[in-house]
Amino acid sequence: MLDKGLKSTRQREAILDEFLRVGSHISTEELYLRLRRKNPQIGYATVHRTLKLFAECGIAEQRHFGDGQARYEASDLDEHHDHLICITCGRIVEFEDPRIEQLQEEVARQHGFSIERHRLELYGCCESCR
Amino acid sequence: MLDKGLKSTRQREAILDEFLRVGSHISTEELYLRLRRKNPQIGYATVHRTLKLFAECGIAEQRHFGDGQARYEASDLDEHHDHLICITCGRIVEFEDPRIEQLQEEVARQHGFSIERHRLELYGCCESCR
DNA sequence: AACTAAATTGAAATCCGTTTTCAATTGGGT
DNA sequence: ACCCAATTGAAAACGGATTTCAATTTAGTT
Repeated sequence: MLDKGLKSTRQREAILDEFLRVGSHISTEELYLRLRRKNPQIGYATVHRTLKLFAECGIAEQRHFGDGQARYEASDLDEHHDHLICITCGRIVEFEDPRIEQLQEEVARQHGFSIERHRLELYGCCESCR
Repeated sequence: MLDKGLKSTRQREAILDEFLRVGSHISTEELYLRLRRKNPQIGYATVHRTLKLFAECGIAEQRHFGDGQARYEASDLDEHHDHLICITCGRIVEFEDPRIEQLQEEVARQHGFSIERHRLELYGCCESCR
């Protein structure tokens, strides 16, 4: 079992394995299709539930980039990052800028908010698409 | 007609009217229910289509705050703004910070991106919820 | 005012990703 | 080997967004 009351199953091994191999920003559908190649017996519901499970365990994080489907990425325990998304080819680049983070804190404080989490996404055109 | 080939109808008048009255961050469902009180004949599909139309015309902007449904706000032609969202009471506060915007440009440039638009949302707890 | 073509409407159907149901299977402690 | 709770997967349900299509309405024309 992974941690608490969770059983280790063939499916979970395979899903974790493939998820870590692919890396990031994968949708449930995509991961499901990939897994199917080698594990034709695996069900969509299981992939879906397992990804949610990963998110709850802190192994993965769920994201939404506006195309209507959830995407998951391996969570980078200490590092936080934001995203640059190319609206032409769909490429997703991660970045991190402490100066922006600090300004966010400042703005929140000014409005009496304490920040729990945030989302910053820059949509535009990448170099090779211009 | 509003602009280009668009006809002026009772429904559109009513929808625009109520939309502007409410102001911001309203979902299709909410607007539909409000409209129904005075205009029982109006259909959900029409509200949906009209809001999309407004978004295309630049009258409104569509947003997603992670609760699964689209929200619309009157677009503030010259001003851009971001959002602070209270995860406890759902209150939404708008803000704008040119320093953050500028840093975003800088980050994008470093990665060879040109920014088309962006999304910045700070999720946390507002003053009265603490 | 009547006529017409094209746009619009609304009820219902459909779409599509997500989530749940439930009977069958499986993991792992005894 | 046994048992019970967790897990699986096919199929159904769900929920918001979107489309369909016949009926209605708008706006330009006579």
